[in-house]
Amino acid sequence: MTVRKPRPTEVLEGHIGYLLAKLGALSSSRMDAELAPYGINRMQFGLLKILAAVGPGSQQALSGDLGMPPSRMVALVDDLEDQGFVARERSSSDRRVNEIRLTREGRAVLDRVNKVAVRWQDELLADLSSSEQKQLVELLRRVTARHLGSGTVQDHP
Amino acid sequence: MTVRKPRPTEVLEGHIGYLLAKLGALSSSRMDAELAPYGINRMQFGLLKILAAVGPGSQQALSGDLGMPPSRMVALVDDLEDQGFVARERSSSDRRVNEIRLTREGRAVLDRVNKVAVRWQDELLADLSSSEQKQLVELLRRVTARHLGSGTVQDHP
DNA sequence: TATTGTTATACTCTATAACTATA
DNA sequence: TATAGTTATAGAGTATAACAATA
Repeated sequence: MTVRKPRPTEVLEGHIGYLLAKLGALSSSRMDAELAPYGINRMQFGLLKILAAVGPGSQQALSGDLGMPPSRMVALVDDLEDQGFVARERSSSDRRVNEIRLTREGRAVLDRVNKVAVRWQDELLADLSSSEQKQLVELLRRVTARHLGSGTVQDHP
Repeated sequence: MTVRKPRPTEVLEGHIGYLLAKLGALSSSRMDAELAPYGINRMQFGLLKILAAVGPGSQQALSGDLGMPPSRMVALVDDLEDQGFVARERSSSDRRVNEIRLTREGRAVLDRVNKVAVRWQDELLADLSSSEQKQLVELLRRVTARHLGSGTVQDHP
């Protein structure tokens, strides 16, 4: 039998929390790097996706959805607006609220970055067979459903 | 057929990166909360585990293993030393290096927090059968091996 | 001159809490 | 008085780079 010198971190990989944190951090930084050329980060990507899926909404509603304080939304939306990806419109029924809606440019960039996200996901899971990929997503979904399903949505790094 | 109003974040859950980041962040903050009563955080937990697995080492070596700059190790080890979990000893062969070794107290606390970690992992995966849990760990390990196996180990949040 | 550990500095990110304008 | 959005402030966490001791 051969004896090999284990990497010291190998002892940590028995903890699924360690694996999740590592892979989550890797995926997050990689996504940000992939999205940067399009002018957005992953939080803004999520914002655009939600707008596309459920239609226009107030900043309050969006900040609730994304689990971030309203104050943090300001710069996020400012930046998207500057690039023409979303439009702020004062609601006519209640002029305190800003209705945020996706613009045509926003939808176009979303189409493009969706492809980028899928490509990165494919690369991340490249060593798994198609059915294994489905298994993994399904298992993660079930774990997520239990722990994040109905509770508060906290920030994801 | 019934129509239901989806949670807005549901549209994000198709991205495995989103799931990994969410679960990673959840697990990290939970681990920190569980470890706090024992006086350590998850990075120090990892440090103790490595020391227990591969024996004493210099701060340089440990900082390399954990993927953090040497400057960050100082406070981490200071705190562990203050609590008596590790001991710093100037190496006799090269007096620049600090040999860090686990103390008896350190080993005792490690035994205790290892149980805490296992308990939290069990809770995290409570909705999966035993074989599904094994599957999930195995799949995550394979993904990790490809992307973190030989490259630089970056900080995990 | 190069390396280990340490300290100092500066920067990024974030939540919290005022503040304004509308209601 | 209460709420949506905004701005200001302060705190945590971090990397980077300067520094001292030793090789």
